[in-house]
Amino acid sequence: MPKVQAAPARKTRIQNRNEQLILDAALEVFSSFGYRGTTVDQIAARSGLSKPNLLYYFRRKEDIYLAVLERTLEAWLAPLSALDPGADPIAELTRYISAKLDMTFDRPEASRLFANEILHGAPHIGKFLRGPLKALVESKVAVIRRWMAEGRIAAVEPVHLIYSIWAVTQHYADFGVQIEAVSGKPDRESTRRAVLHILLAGMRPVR
Amino acid sequence: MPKVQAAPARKTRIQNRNEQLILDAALEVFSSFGYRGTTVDQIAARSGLSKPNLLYYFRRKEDIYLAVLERTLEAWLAPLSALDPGADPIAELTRYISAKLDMTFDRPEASRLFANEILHGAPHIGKFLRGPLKALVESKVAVIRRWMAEGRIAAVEPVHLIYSIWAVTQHYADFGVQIEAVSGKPDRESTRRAVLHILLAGMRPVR
DNA sequence: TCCGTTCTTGACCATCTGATCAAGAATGAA
DNA sequence: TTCATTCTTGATCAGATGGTCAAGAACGGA
Repeated sequence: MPKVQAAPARKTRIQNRNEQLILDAALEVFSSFGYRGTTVDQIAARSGLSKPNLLYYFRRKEDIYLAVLERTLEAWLAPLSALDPGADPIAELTRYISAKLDMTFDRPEASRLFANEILHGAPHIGKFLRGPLKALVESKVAVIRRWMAEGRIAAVEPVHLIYSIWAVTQHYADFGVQIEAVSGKPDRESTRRAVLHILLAGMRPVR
Repeated sequence: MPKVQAAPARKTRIQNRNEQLILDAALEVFSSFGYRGTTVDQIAARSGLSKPNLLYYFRRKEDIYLAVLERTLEAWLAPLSALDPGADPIAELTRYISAKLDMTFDRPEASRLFANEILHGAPHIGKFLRGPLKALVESKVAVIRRWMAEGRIAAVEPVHLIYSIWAVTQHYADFGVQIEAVSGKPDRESTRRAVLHILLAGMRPVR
């Protein structure tokens, strides 16, 4: 006899635990090998579940991928959302760059996951880029432009400033293998000092 | 009856033409889909050859990939090799950044090919990174350090300056899809102006 | 304890993909 | 023209991989 109530959608303890396991494993594997380079078996092995069991929770490989992307997106954008128009521009940019760099050092897999997705044409998050991300960037561009108009920081096309910040900070995760090969594992604080100087020294207002 | 002379290794006209076709097609496809995401059929179709014919020239998929990587490496490093210790530091860095940016705009596929390779752990060029690239960077770091010691540019850890330049310039190719989605196709000269300002304004010597 | 629901798995399947091979076609030096 | 070498291809294969299924095990509210 069918239930009268609609599908409860409440999640079992087991469900929660296993979905966690799967998504954690999936982030690890997808960020290392990319979407095509990752096999469902790999994710299953890493998560400790059997393949059919894994596919009981996520019916298709693509569903796992999308879930991982979505779960990571929010955290990834948080620092930019937090840019405060009221605060001191240089201090605020310093805070933003610093937070982004910490993110890179603490969650390099997340960075690589996005890098790979975008590198291959953003087939799964194109809509997100043209929608929410574009809107967020535009609002922050307006903030920066106002700072510039008030003469509080040097005048540069704001989008390029944002792209440069993204580029430099994420580089330490995305190209980490290269960096390690060339100059060894970078020290976080030395990196922070150098990156902040390079990106911001030119932003101080010209008196 | 076997030839007395050793394998001549001289290349036929047809050989040259077809290897060109294959490598051009392969760069296109590999840079779009990555190593694992690319199928031999795709390369064959794009180059206009049949799959068995393609495999007559390169016996394994990996051989094609390696050939493309190798062919692209040299051009990719040329600008850095050209850093002239004798010239004016700021002018020289300007020239380098500008050349790197042109490379990014003119050959984005090359940039994406490397980005993908490194993102996935540089399984094919690890030796190159730890050898020739490391050596080249170290020699240029020495040049920049001298400039700093002479007070001709601001003092920042030179490797980080180099990484920042790589990051920002290559970003316009590797993350091109994202940039286009957020702020439209970037104009080369506006980009050049902004990037040069952001990266170099802080490098001017403090009087 | 009972029993419907949720969870787990071994076996299996269809498709994709890298690679091979034998046989025929084109090429070009003598 | 001759013929050894180079080039081309249809047919085919083996292994990898995403996904299914039926049947049994574990769970948990009543």
